[in-house]
Amino acid sequence: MAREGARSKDSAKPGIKEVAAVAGVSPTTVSRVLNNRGYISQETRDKVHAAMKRINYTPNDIARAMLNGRLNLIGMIVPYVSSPFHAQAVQAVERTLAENGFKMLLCNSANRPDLERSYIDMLRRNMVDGVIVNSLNIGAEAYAEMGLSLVGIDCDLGETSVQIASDSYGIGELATRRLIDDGCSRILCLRNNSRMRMPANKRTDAYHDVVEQAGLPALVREVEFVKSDDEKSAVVAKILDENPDIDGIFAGDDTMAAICLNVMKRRGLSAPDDIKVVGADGARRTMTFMPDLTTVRQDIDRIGELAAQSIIALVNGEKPESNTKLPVELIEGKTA
Amino acid sequence: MAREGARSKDSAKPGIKEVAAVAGVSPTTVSRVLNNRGYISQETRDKVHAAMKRINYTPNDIARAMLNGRLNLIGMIVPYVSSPFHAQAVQAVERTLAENGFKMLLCNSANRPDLERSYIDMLRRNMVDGVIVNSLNIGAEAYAEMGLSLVGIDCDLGETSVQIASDSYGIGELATRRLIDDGCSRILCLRNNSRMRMPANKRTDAYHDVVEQAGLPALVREVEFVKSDDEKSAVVAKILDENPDIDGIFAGDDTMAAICLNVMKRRGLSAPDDIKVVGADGARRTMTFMPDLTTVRQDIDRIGELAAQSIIALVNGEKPESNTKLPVELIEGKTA
DNA sequence: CTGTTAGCGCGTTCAT
DNA sequence: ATGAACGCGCTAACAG
Repeated sequence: MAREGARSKDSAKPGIKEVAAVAGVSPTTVSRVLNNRGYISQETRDKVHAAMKRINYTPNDIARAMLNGRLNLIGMIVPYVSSPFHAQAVQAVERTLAENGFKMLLCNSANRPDLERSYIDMLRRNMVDGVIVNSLNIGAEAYAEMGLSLVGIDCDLGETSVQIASDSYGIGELATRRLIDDGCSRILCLRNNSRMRMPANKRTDAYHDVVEQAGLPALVREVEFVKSDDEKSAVVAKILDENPDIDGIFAGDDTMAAICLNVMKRRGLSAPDDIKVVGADGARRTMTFMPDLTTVRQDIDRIGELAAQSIIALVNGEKPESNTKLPVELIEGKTA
Repeated sequence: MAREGARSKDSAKPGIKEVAAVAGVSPTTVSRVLNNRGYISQETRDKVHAAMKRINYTPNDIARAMLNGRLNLIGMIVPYVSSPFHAQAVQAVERTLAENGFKMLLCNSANRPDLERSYIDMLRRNMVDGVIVNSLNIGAEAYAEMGLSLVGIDCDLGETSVQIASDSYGIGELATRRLIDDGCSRILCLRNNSRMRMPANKRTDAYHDVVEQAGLPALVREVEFVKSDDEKSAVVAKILDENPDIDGIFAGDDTMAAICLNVMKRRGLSAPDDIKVVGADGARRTMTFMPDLTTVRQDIDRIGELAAQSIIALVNGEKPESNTKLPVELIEGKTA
């Protein structure tokens, strides 16, 4: 279709063949030098290395992958990298992958099932060796069918996959208890609207259990993760209007906590005096911007690191721990 | 080396060949159906499509790339995706690339020259068609030598590359003027320690010009971008100790602004009463967490979108605008 | 120690 | 309208 696909004359990237020609040996010998396979005389080795430098040769991982079926490439699917949790997780994953000679294809699904499906297709076409999923808006079977190594961060991708997550129940438990200990009697729990079986949903389960044990009424509302800040604010404002007796909020995550605090401020309400607010996640950047936020922190770096190590192990045919739950920690701020 | 590289028996991913066998045609015909090339009878076309579905065939972009020399893959290098500016930029780039059938290989350089070099090597080996650079810690020649399409976000990568940036001088100008208009007479300017020729340095140039025009003394200090929040805080604390007369701070970016505000609060100083603070960047998440921050906003989404469009144009042999400067906007908050 | 042959999955001639 | 042969860059067999 496009004419420019063809490499111009001799400006094409040199290959093993050109190196061989310059060095006066066969392509196979060059390959051997490249991979340190078999016996090669030091003399030949030097000639080849010199030739590679002379013509500025770079090996082609793509061609290699066609032979051995492995590209050392991992796909990672998140809803939005710009969300603090995902940004930090992606960074940790990429760093760990790179340290082990792997590369990352990044996908922002925007929590849209259609995009997620097309990303799955894209990843298959590009021979990724495994996928790390942090955004599940379709059936897990869609991933299982890929026949690839799978790691879910806060997602259950099925029997053969590895799952990495924080102690989600603990998050909801710590946050809710903190509010109750603080004297709250009408606690709002905000959760996103995912219908998928994600461990994160346990935050809400814990909330239910804890308020029930305390003999308090449950008040759970959903906020769509995909909406804009303004839309989320409107939802929160409406909830506060309809429930003027709310004196505590478990916001579900720190971004929602910030939005709640913003809505409150606009109506002259402050935390912790009028309403106490507890978030969740505690990403590094979030804490820089909101050092006073009371929240439950996840070890996001560790999550990313483990996810990367797990996918590498799976790709290598090893059997990593299949269901890791990381401890969480209540961070005392000034909003509760 | 590894035995598991070999595909097991027939569980291997089906290729064009298997499809051909099932459909009872030649591989060439399957290829034609796949690419809508030449004339094919509707009957054959249907048979092929049926066969593809039957054996769950997925085309191999990698093999294709070896033929036409194009993988539609773009590398993107940032210091840290977890930084708000970069997170938002990466997200915008990826979204735009995906909409045009391109994929992104993400690289976190941590501003380390050695990592940046190894990423360059990695990208070459993986046949990327172009690179978007948002982290320049080595000579631009290292990129030019790749012989690939290049787009620099706030980086000058040389003659043949495209450069996308905000009006950096305008950022420094708006911020500094805002502080002077507010009555500040001893304004601190924080900048990162990059020695590279980045447009972002013009923020400091503008600061110099504006304070000079106002007959005020200049006070510029460097803070290493790679340091931890605690280390940055210590640096800021030291600067404040040594210059107790500071009444205004142009923080360079919003993260530094947040750190300054945190240090101030710890010493009982508040903005804008004691010291006025103006940041820069105005990433979406930052504004959610710090809605009261006075800052100069860049259109980060637009930057990412333009960067993606430009690299695609370059890869396609077109000539996009080579040096785009995007307007910036002062956001009135309550810290100045 | 080194070269030759074959082929990974695919698209593109050139025939038929 | 369809098929056979060749090659992309590289490596695993199998000679020598």
